[in-house]
Amino acid sequence: MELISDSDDGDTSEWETDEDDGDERPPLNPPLPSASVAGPSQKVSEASSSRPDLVLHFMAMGFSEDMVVKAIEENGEGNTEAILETLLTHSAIGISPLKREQSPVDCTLSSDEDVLGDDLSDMSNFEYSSEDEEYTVECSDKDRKLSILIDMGFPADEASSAITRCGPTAPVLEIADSIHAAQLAAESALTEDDLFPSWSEDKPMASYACGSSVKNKRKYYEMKKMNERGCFLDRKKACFRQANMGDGFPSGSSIPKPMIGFSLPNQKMKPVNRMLPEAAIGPPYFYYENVALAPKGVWETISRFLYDIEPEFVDSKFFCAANRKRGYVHNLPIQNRFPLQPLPPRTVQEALPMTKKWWPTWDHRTQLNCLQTCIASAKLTERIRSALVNSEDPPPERVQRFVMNECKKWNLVWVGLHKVAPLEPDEMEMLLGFPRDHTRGGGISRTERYRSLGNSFQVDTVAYHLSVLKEMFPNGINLLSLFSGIGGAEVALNRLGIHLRNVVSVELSEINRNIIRGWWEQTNQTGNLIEIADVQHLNGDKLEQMINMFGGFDLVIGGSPCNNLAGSNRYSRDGLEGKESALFYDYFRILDLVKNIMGKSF
DNA sequence: AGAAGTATGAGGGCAACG
DNA sequence: CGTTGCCCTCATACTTCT
Repeated sequence: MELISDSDDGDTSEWETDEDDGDERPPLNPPLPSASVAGPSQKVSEASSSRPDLVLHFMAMGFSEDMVVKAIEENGEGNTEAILETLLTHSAIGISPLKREQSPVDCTLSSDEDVLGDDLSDMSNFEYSSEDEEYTVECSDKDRKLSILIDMGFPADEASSAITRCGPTAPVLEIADSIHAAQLAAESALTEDDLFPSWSEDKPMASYACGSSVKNKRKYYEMKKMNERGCFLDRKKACFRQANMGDGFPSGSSIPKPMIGFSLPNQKMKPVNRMLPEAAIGPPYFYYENVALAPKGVWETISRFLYDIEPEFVDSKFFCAANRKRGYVHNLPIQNRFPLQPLPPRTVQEALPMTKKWWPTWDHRTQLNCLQTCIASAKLTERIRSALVNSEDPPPERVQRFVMNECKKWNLVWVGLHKVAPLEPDEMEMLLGFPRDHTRGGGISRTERYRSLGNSFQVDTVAYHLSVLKEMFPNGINLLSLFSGIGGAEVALNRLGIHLRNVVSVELSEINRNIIRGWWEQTNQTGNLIEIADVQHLNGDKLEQMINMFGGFDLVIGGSPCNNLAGSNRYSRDGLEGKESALFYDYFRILDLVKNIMGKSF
């Protein structure tokens, strides 16, 4: 709710100019009073008092009120697909693109004269105790074998398929042989399709050109028209339509398993030679993130909007001790990546050594599940304790099942005899790759800490992908960070040693903005940090102003709200059109604006 | 009023079956 | 290829406490 609320939560809009790099200087025009001109979001909320939700739904997609009302009258309220079809058909005749609207600018700017902090000083926050005690934990046979094979240096994807090929009972050495054999056999024949069959089978790009079917003709027409006009609204509608028709990507597009992305650190994987569509190529580079297990069709839509780039699905369990299945769409190079040092521990027992002593032999977990925004109740941990106290030492099967189910569901760890507990916020910070106490203090409540951390990037994972920027931008980068949260992107870049010259950070939550600002000041940044509260207030004029000021953005990064995509949401898992998750379209809108502005003048 | 505590499954992937 | 069972999921709504 806070994500969408349009209150400007008391921004003291002021420019704090300061001496800095010298070449770039912020403009000194004072911000406009918030109430002077209505921004787009205000327009919608005004209408909400007099218009039903359905009308607003389509208005939010960019259709005019008149058109929407007419379309609903034609098709009836129940048939949203038909309504959309009508709107699209009518709009294909031609409507004016979205008007740029002047909106209030709520930003503060600061800089710091201190010398750029030594990266090592930041590293001191990442002392992982690496006690090399033997701790054998049993996990599922396949996982265990997979882990061994990965440690032996085999690519995870090949190892996984070899295990399947040889059967679950095959010894590891036999599986290793099988991988060798497969590698030899495929030496010259392995293609990208073999690695990611579900996303490349249908050749979506090629299908535009050969309009053999009616659908394809329509698609071709839309693509052509889109290219001619090249405006946001057209692309949005075209993408939406294609995704809904489900004929671009395979209907049952599945996520690659194991979820390893295009590469993992310290693994010799078959290099993926991806070809980016022309429209996808920067500048700027961009990087978009969201939950991998979104409702059906969501990633197809996201991919279509983001210039038909195939998402990179990665589970952060390959980077840290917790699962975090996420999809990333980006136009970064994927060769010569390197991981952050030191490498974080990959098991719970290493990451939280104090739990080792109390970990029962029948709890086979070596990693945690996804870190979320809420924790288990004290009542539950007490029920677990009570059940164990009243059982014999190895508890009966039934009790074990109960305890394990709850432990997995709530990510409980063992902190005493028969005692489980949820993770502490600082433990989550560590697992996610943030400096200790990153979210602590400054008036943030414990509940808010959990919420902010649960919504965050896993820093090591993102940093691995962003690492390619380091040698490309030895003098640092200008960053546009949308939905910044607690600054996962900023922290990742900083830990990579990539200088942040100018950072425009857009984040609605004042609490999170305070966290970023605190981190910024604490790490002795020498660049400029500009904070903007509402992404919907960021319009073309403002972007153009900033781009002219900075000389363009080098990276546009962000993970839009997942509220309506996440499986944990029992109430409003409405997909990309959901109240909060629809802000994805603002990510695209802004990215596309930046591309267009930079394309014109750079 | 804000923070903390608590209860609340559906949806979809996957593998093992027949 | 349909069925079944198992598993996991960047959360929300409501109540209680301070």
